[in-house]
Amino acid sequence: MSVSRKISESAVRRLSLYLRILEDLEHKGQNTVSSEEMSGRSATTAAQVRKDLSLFGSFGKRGLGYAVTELAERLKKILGLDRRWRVALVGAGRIGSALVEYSGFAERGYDVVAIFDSDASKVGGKWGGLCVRDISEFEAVSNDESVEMVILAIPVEAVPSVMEHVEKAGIRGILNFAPTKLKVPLGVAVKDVNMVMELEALSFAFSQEDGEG
Amino acid sequence: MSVSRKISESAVRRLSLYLRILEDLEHKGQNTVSSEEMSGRSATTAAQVRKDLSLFGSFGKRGLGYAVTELAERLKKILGLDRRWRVALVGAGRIGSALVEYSGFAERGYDVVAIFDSDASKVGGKWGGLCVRDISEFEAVSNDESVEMVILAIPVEAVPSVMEHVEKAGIRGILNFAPTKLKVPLGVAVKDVNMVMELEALSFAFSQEDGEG
DNA sequence: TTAATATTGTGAAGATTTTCACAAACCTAC
DNA sequence: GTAGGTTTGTGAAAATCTTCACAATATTAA
Repeated sequence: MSVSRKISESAVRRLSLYLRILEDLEHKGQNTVSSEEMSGRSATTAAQVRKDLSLFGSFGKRGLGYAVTELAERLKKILGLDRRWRVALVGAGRIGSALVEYSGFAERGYDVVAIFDSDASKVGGKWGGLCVRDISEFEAVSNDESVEMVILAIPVEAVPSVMEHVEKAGIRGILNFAPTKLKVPLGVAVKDVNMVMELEALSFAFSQEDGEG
Repeated sequence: MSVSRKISESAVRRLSLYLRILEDLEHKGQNTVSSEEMSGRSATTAAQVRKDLSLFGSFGKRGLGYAVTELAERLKKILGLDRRWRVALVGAGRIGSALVEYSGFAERGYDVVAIFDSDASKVGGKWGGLCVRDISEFEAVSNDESVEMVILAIPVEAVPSVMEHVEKAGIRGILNFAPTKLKVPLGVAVKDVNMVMELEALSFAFSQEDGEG
């Protein structure tokens, strides 16, 4: 069942989406679903859905479709959601605030177990039951708390010094909200979230339309 | 100078990144830059940088590289950042709060000119100098204010009713934070921002590593 | 049992994106 | 002005991703 092929980023993205769709169907009490129906609810084709799933095995029944609950379980396992993850938030600012209060993370198995900041006025404060720690304590605390991933919600200037701590602690996954490309050692996965970039893609789309005949 | 070819999403993403790099270089007083240096600061190759730029014209000088300021200007124009955009925020919750206070949008030319919510307890409140309006006023207000894009920071349940207003108002660009695929008429551009999905990509990466030899 | 219908899984074809590699163009030094 | 060193711009090749199309398999009906 181990996968040797490299799975593309867009395929993983679609798997996440399929899981969301399946959970919705499950909620509505639907037992089976076809690739056709799944494609209707995502923005893909039925063939794409089948191809994506077939990368990991053969989960459906010909003539019938996929068992909703079973496929959801499989996808959860594939996406590493059959367990909980221990996450640290670095940066107790506005974005951090929104994130730590957001129930979606916990629902999906991501538990924020520590919060860090370098601003002395924030350190010591309580946030959602957690005490904001000074970033200098990162290695010690993240070790104690078995932190596996980090959410980086800090300004660009703070990135180098924070990343030193993160590297030293051996963190291997980073969700980066700072609008800069992180330099990380091999084996560390980074996902960038950049809302300005998304807006730029929108205005690009507009500008193209307007510019053309 | 008009572009007839379709530009891929990843190419647009990279253009945004190049612009950020160029502005950083400009800030540091650097006058020219090679595709080699640009690739070092992004996560691409020099050939990719040149290819991306060549989609829109020929901006460099052989043997020398690109003029930092000039290329930045060109990219701004390509990305539709040579003007300001009028944006409405729908959903005065936590994410909306973080966004409306975030200076990055205004810096890039995106002005939040109206805020909407359906929660009566929020309507009438002041947010960053703007009065939170009831969503039922969307069409009227967004028309008055010449709103061009919408940031959707609302729960999934609220999507259908809100989208009715957005469609009727003729909005053609949506930055969607709701974890669901929007159904929009042809010609409306949507960008999804889904932080849970990004985390899932991280845990997927981990699980793959662990699962393999 | 057989026929009719539905839907998967997947090679092969097609499309798109990325990388390669090199001629063309530019700069500097002498 | 010519030689030597850089770096772009871009066809062509390679790699990757998506769509097509259909055999294989399952269900239902009679």
